[in-house]
Amino acid sequence: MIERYVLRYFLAVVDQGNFTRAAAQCRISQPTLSVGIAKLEASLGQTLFLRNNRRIELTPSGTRFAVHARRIEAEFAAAERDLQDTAPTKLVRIGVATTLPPSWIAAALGRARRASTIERLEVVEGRSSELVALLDRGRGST
Amino acid sequence: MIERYVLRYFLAVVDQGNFTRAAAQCRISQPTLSVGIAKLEASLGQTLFLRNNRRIELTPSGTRFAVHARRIEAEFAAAERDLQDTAPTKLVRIGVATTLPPSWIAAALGRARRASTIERLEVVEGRSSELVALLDRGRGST
DNA sequence: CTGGCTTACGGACTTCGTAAACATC
DNA sequence: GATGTTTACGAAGTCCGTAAGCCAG
Repeated sequence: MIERYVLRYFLAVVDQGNFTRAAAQCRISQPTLSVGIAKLEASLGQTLFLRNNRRIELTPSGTRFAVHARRIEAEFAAAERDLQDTAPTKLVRIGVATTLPPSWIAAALGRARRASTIERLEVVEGRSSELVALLDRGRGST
Repeated sequence: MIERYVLRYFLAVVDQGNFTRAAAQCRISQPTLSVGIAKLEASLGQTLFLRNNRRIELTPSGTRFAVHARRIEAEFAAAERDLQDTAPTKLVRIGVATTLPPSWIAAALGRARRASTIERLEVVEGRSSELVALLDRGRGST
């Protein structure tokens, strides 16, 4: 199965025109990149580069594959950008003492949800001592 | 960096509606899938699923991410299909004796290239004895 | 001899599975 | 108690770098 990292190796070679500079771009050693490309070619059953000359050349298959590879990389980038734009999920875990009237809790939660940007809310019921114990065990909010 | 395999885990959960069936679809154990999703959420800084109820639900972020994920998976599939359609690369490595006139060789190669579907051709020059030695060392064509 | 790709081999990281804990119904 | 997710930890796989080999100009 083709994984994303070899795809980045492949595109680096296309961009740089040789394996050595491509490896530098990817911040890996040149032999590592070499075996990565070999893996990719093996799993596709296709030679992607002609290494005959000083300059690396794309085969016809390689040229077609490059189109897909660019689209995939672009979509990965778009996905990360898209979710980066929104603030990270705010997880709030609230301990509520069972001694409090449930109606109070419901009302307070309703107000809080409308007023803030909390996406995920967990409510833990229990007596004060139990809630403190939970916090100590690292199940508190961050 | 998000790798493809977690993306497959993610889409399996979206499709199946729970982690257990998703793991079965991916042919992995359920805990393995669980940590995979956790990794994905951590690297995105976003919660993708609401696990509150019996049924898994997508968060708003998760829904948007699913769009990208589907596109990426589709493009991977397209790439593999695209290159699968053409026959695997035929690599032919030919040993040519230096005693033959170069014009013969050029003419023969030209005819061969037009007549066949060879994509990659390597020519090795040398005397007969040297060529046999190369073949013995496993550098012959398959 | 230089520049560049490939092969060989260990080390390190991480994916994976089993087992157990935790949670909800 | 049944169903389903998370955590813990050891085993297996694989990505990676160093070193050496191979090839062309």
